[in-house]
Amino acid sequence: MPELPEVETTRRGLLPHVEGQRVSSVLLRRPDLRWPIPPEVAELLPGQRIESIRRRAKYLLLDTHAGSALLHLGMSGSLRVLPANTPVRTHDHVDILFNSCSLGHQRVLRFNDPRRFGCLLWQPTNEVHPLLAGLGPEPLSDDFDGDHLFARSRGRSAPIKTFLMDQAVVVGVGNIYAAEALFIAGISPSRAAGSISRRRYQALADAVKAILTHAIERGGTTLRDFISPDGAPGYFEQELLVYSRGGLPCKRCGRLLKQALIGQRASVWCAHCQR
DNA sequence: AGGTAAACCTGGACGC
DNA sequence: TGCGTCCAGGTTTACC
Repeated sequence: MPELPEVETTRRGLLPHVEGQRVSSVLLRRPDLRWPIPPEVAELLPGQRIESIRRRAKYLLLDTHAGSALLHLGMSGSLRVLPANTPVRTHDHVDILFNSCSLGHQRVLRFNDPRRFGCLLWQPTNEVHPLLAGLGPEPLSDDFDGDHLFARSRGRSAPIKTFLMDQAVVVGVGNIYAAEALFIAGISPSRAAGSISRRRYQALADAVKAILTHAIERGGTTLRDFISPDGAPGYFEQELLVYSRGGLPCKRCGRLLKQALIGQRASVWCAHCQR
């Protein structure tokens, strides 16, 4: 589910319902997701006001004066704001309940994650969690450009697609958008990262920014709604040029798209349009 | 250090 | 209908 556009779409969807709300209690239906949920989450969060919701890479941070809840959606996680009495479904692992509004309606921020590759951790005020320490620049910031990719890629023999998905190089790019950006930039995903010219990296950085920006505008590839129980799909899926289209005709030249594993991830590309 | 593969989980799609 | 197999949008960990 979640690459940067999906996480950012989640953040924006949560914003009006969560920011400024005061936490009344935290309910952990299981003690861990990918890692144990630290005691601070249940001990410090209640009573705190959510001052802001930030995104760093594919992580979300719920900021309070006591510290920040740090969430990652993993492969299958989702967050929704619901009426507090909404029946629990399978894999609803965590509830963060808010104080009732003036009309007495109580809402809950509910974390569902079937595969439990996600996490809920704690970042004390004025500290940077170790998971965030080694991350590369945000792809939509001015710190990310072709020169950055060019400099970081020198001497590296790994496939460009693997390199682009390395969160220490640039954050937020996962398997879908790596495939899409490489298609747009006309670069073969298996080419060694260190063998690509500065000029082509400039095209790639531009493609990454364009595809992520566009996907955010369209609400991500899969998710959209955070208040109603039936999560409507994002509107980007139908616009994918190569991802999940192995064997189908290239939308640019009509030749059949190739598919193979690169760095253990399914990869699709056009051997004619991408070199 | 960098590269590669295994590991963590569940559910859905597919073939028999 | 049931069962086995494979696959999935991520990231850490171990090992070479």
